[in-house]
Amino acid sequence: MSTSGVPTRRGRPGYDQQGVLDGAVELFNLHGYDATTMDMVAAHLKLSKGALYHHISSKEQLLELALDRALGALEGVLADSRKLGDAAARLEFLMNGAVDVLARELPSVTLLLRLRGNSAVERAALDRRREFDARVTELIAEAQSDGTIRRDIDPGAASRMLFGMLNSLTEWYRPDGSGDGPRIAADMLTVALDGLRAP
Amino acid sequence: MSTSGVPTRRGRPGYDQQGVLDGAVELFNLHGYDATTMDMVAAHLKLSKGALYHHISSKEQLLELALDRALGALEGVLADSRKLGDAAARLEFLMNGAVDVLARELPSVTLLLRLRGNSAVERAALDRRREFDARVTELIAEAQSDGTIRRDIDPGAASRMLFGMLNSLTEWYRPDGSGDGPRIAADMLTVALDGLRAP
DNA sequence: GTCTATAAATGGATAGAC
DNA sequence: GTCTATCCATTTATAGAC
Repeated sequence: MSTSGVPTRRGRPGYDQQGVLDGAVELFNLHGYDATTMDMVAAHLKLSKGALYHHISSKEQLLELALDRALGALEGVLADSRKLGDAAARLEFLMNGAVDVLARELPSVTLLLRLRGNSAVERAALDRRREFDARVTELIAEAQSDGTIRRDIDPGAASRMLFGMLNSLTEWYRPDGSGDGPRIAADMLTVALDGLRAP
Repeated sequence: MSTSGVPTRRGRPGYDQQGVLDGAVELFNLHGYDATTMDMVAAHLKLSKGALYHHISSKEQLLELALDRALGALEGVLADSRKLGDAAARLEFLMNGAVDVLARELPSVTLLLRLRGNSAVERAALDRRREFDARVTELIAEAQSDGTIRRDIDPGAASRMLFGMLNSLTEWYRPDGSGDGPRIAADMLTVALDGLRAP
């Protein structure tokens, strides 16, 4: 099954739902969800509005599908991190995994990070995100007990600063095929752990 | 002249423009600019829409006024930083000043950081913001030459990571009168410069 | 699976009375 | 300075033909 937006069923023209979703999310991130109209989405896909609504049931369904994708990926990394031993290893795995998800699922995560809670769908996604944040804070507190993370910063504040930096990726990182993703991920972890000051 | 939203002209009821602006920006940040209707703004101020338009000429003017306030404050800190001597001192002043502006002008800066460039007003503000970012990157490059800031990170990336962390304040810091602002500012500079790792 | 046409509701903004 | 009433463009979504 294709997730690239290019239809795969042999001989059949037109979009599948994933292709419609990818095009819509691209526009949502370009102009913001609220400022993007279904006319714009249809034009972007070179479809009429009637044809667009053949693939999806509502504008909000597009948002819901994208948010579930982003949250599923982040929660997956969190679940995988639980398999590791000490807090330091779990935190490092989580930081790496989060940057990886941000880069790989940039469109859907970008959408997630801009939510304001204007509908039931948005509020449900924000709840799931808060749950994720709470788990990260717990992990940081544990790593502080271990002596891995500095103890002079409140774990909640540390978690927000860490993900404030990581999440800013959605505002400036644009994959360009140059393969610089791993380098930027490594740089972010360096700065998050050791700071900007010259050693 | 009051900037608190509470009218000051003796005996005269009703709002001045600043009061209307403050109420509107509060709603813009709560729901997003595009998702906020002028009906909502009027209801929030306990005014009719007709009365609301007596104080301002358009929804976009409210946005423009708020963005100018945010950008003016940030550009002011940048201008003041130029009075200092070496790059290290100027960068430290700028980091402190930026956190201070973020906290003091939280509503208008929050609005600025969420822009998507959907209109001429938004694009002009984004241009001013890019100019600010370019100056920060220059300053970081200079501090790298001085040996103050680590040289193994690209100055543009370092600038984005730094302000990614600082700007995240708009997503979680809520002044509560407890006077914890200076503490949080100091913590952010500690983490930005020396990292989260236990010393 | 796509199209045109249109329904139904909402949005920004204005008119004119008080 | 505020109100009610209204205009007109836009928006989400559906109907029904091909």
